[in-house]
Amino acid sequence: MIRVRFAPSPTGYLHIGGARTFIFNWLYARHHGGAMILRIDDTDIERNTDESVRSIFDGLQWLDLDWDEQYRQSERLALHKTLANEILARGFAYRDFTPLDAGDGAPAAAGGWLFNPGQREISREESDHRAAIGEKFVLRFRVPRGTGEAVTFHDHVYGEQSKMADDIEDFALLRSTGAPTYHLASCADDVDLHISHIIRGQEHLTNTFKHLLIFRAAGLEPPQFAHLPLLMAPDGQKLSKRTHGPVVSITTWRDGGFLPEAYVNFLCLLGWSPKNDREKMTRDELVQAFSFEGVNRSNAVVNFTDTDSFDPKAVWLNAEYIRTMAAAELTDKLLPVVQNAGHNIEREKLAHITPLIQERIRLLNDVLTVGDFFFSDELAPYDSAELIPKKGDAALALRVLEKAVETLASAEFSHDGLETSLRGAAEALSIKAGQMFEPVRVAVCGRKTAPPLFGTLEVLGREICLKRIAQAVEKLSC
RNA sequence: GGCGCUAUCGUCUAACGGUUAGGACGGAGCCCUCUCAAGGCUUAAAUACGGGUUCGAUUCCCGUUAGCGCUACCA
Repeated sequence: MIRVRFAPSPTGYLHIGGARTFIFNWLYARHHGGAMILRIDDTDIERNTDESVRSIFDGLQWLDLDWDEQYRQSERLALHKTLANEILARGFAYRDFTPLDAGDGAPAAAGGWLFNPGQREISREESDHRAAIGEKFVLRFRVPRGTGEAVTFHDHVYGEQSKMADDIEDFALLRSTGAPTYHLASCADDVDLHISHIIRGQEHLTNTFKHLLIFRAAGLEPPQFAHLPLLMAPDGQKLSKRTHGPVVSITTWRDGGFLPEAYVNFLCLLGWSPKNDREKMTRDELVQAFSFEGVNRSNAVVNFTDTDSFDPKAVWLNAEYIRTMAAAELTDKLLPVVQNAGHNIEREKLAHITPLIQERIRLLNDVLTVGDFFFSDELAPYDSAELIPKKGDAALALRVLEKAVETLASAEFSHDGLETSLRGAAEALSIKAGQMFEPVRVAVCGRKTAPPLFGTLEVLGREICLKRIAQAVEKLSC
């Protein structure tokens, strides 16, 4: 039975890298009909926040990702303690009584700290005694030294891995507060929850050797491992909220108007490939195609800039999804965006607008800029020079608009009816159709680039069109 | 510093010893066209460097360089 888990520590918002780790675990679980487990690794009491836990749930909910079991590490402290005692009893751990602040920072700088001097040698009796009288200590793993042995494992992505035990420091298992460290808690829970495959970020690749030592000391069968390449910023640095801003938080992408399906699709393409040049894939296709074989080994960069905070490929993919989705479904997605922007609009009306903008928006939020003139009665101020068509002057613009008023007053307000009338009007004025359409478009939309004219006029309706053209005529006259 | 991992167009990636090094995004150009999109076509753009192994290296080995990760009583 395949059992995988996503184990975020709730010390910050759900970020893009975490989301991708969840997705890869989820894909693997669903592909094999296994179980997806969500475990909140909240052993760092100092830095945990409820806000962070909420953001993890919010994010996963937005992405429409589900899981089968859920745990909180802080509720499983007894289990961790038991494992620590077991390891101590077997002689694979020892108490380190070095005061917390002693030599703080110095050892690491000296070039490879492995353990605090003298602590490994304290006898069991003395150790037990000092602990019994309440002296503070940190429980450390007694890494085998001088034996020349290597710790090895097979990683499903990175292949055979090996590290000399002599290069591994005596990492902590229990803090002086008695609280378990990440390494201990994670291993204890992974075994207890029968996790079959640990799929996580590559930053844990070297930690794996420590984990293997823990499993071995406790006489436990370790899970399988698959490490994922990291997500980087365009500057080559690891993505961090501090230096790269809101892009690292997935709520930013949500609020920016991404579709969850498109976003998940995009994330899957970062560090993984189906190897057949497919890019746009449904969730089922992704589940079907996913395997460790397709996972890359080098880090992937999420390409954003100061001016453009979203990866162009993600935007393109999102546009692709928007273009191909059913208009009714898109209307449902667009409605809250428009309403939240403060526009009073009926779904019914928006449904008529959707087809006009569907292939012109890349993000849901684009509806606000692309379709603005549909939403408010008054047009945003524009330069009257915009009304003047190519190879024409103000006089021509005026003639066109006056003719348009006359034409639209009686035209049949349908796409075809409008096209016939306006083309006829152009002919009557002996001008090119484009010269006729351009002033009308600007008068009605307030700018030169807009959705197709006839459909736009039709949706706007005769009354508003005539009113706006009249206003344009007025602008030109003075 | 020590240890580990990685290295193909600007970016995401394909090519598991033999290809004119492929695709996608983005860029440029052309076509279509009522503007903008969408769509179609074309185009520029990469195997980090140096040694091996081999008839033949993007691919295997070694070194260099660079980047990333770990090196906490964070995870």
